[in-house]
Amino acid sequence: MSEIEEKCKNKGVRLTDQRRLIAKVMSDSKTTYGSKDHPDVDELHKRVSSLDKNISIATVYRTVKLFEEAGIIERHDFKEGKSRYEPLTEEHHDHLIDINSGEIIEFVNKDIEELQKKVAQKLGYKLVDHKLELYATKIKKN
Amino acid sequence: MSEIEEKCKNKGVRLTDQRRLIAKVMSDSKTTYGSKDHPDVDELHKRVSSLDKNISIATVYRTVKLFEEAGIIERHDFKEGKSRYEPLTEEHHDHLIDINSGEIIEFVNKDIEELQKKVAQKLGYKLVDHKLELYATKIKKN
DNA sequence: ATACTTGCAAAAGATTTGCCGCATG
DNA sequence: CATGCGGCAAATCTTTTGCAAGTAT
Repeated sequence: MSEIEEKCKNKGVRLTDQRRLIAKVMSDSKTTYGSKDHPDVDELHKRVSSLDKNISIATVYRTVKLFEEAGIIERHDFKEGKSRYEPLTEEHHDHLIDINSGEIIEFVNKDIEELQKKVAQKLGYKLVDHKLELYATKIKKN
Repeated sequence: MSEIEEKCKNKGVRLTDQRRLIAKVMSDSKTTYGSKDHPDVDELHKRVSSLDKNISIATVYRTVKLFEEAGIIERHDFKEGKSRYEPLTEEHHDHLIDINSGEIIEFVNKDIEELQKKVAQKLGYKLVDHKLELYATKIKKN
């Protein structure tokens, strides 16, 4: 059983063949399909279709939304016009995007998190969510 | 002449009545319409229409894209499905978005900027650009 | 004059939804 | 068995574009 299917069970998310498949493909996006890519709905549909040709893209949309609302996967809106998804991890992380290769590197920085909370507070707000993306170029060594 | 119209002239961007009007409305979005809002195309079209009923929304889309590519205004893709714009300013700033009202508050925090640079460096990258958005709810005072 | 602009409506691309038969718990 | 789910196509929403006519330099 895939990691995400497990989470569905724990959270009482009803399972179907389609959802199980999407769960599997999402789970595998951590390991099987390169170093944790962040597939969009179209890509997910392609991958799922290779396992079962009868799954509608509407179902992928509905499922991905369902999983997201259940706190099982995470949506990202990078500047591409369409959303990309990744399995939700224990520890929150942000993304550094290599503007030359498009590669995405995940990182964690508690100090920044802390400062964000303080900034919001100072403005009279309670921080609910945030998005931090670093666009950068690789430093060639030597 | 509006601030943005001025910039168009300096950059050799061809001007028309429509563009002048859109330039004016964008320029005014810094002061006239509340504490610097970040209007989307629909809102811009409404404001422009109140001055000239014959301006098509397609023109607003085209103009806003033109201004952006000329480095005169800045586009933001917050989590709302549509882009919002603001005049490009000297000093970089980030945004806090009130997830209830949609209101946007700008802030500057040098410490966070500094940490971002360090994070990138540690990963072997040179920071070129970044995006930081805080999504928050107003703290009710009582 | 000539290349650029505009308005309109149609097209496009991503995502959502109504309907209805079907599967799940 | 009742409720929820999935497939399909149509609908939405934002943004883009082809075309013919008008405009800026």
